[in-house]
Amino acid sequence: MRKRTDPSLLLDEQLCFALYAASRRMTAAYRPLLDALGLTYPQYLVMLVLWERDALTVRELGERLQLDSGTLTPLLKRLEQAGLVGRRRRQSDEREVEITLTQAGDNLRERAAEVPRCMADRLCMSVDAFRHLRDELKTLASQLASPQDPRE
Amino acid sequence: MRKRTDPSLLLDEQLCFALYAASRRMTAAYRPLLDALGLTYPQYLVMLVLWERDALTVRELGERLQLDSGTLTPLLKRLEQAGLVGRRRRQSDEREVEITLTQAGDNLRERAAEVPRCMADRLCMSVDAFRHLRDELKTLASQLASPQDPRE
DNA sequence: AAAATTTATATTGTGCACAATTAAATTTGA
DNA sequence: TCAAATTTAATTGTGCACAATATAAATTTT
Repeated sequence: MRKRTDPSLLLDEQLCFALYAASRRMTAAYRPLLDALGLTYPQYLVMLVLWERDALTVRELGERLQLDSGTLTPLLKRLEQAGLVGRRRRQSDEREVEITLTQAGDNLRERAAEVPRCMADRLCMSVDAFRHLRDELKTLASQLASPQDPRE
Repeated sequence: MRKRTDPSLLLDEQLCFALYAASRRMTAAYRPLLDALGLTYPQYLVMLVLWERDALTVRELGERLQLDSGTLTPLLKRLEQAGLVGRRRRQSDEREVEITLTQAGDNLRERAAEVPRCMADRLCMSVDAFRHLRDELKTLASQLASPQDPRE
């Protein structure tokens, strides 16, 4: 029984730690770029979704980003305070809160356009390698969706 | 100027989001397994490091996991409360706090041995695919280390 | 050796994540 | 039709992450 050398519990062998460490480094790499826009990384993701399609509900944003209202509600209130989005109940269904870009929120897209360019420079990856890794991660994420969870 | 269809700002094109989403799903997949051990995911990582090599300082744990004292100090206090580790200043250098496994912390390793097995079943990946993705993520993380940062 | 600097940890404050609960609006179905 | 079930957000509470600062111990400089 050589417990100490059981490789399955070694940190450097873990896929989960490589993923966790890479994800935090990625967020850290975005930080200076997003600071310049006055956004945090999760706020940037919300803005990406809204730039793609405006006037989504909290639920729709949550489905897209896989985040619940416990995370989104305070985040969206901060974006509202920053003047980037508006929040109002839909008259068609008062349970739903519709999030819309303000003019400032819409304008920010142009300044944000440089963010992916800066990151591409930073990564020094071929377009193929980039896509391949991204798609491997998407596959991994769907593999990890809990069976009884209808998220996908 | 077709702003709306600029692909560089589409959420589904982003490597960063694929990474962020996969990392959160991975943590979520560990949660039920770690709940059974009374650990959170970051606490599990700390235990992995200590099972590999006991009696590390907070700084050494932080270097291994890339976490600072603001994260580790309260986490380690919770592990201490749970009876899994001890914390004491080193007599050789009173600035350093040495973290050691208690008997309970050491014993937990045997129960933790099933965690990687369960996750391997869940992932349904070949050993080669697993290693390849893990090593790609390690390469990505080093690529993202800030130039002036001596972390690697 | 005293002063300045460096190092190690802790503390404070902000912002996620996520589980659990609550409250209100809507839908369903007996 | 109206009570029960469902849906949508918000709230509460815990535990990370991480920046900034504080504090104390050790080391280096003068």
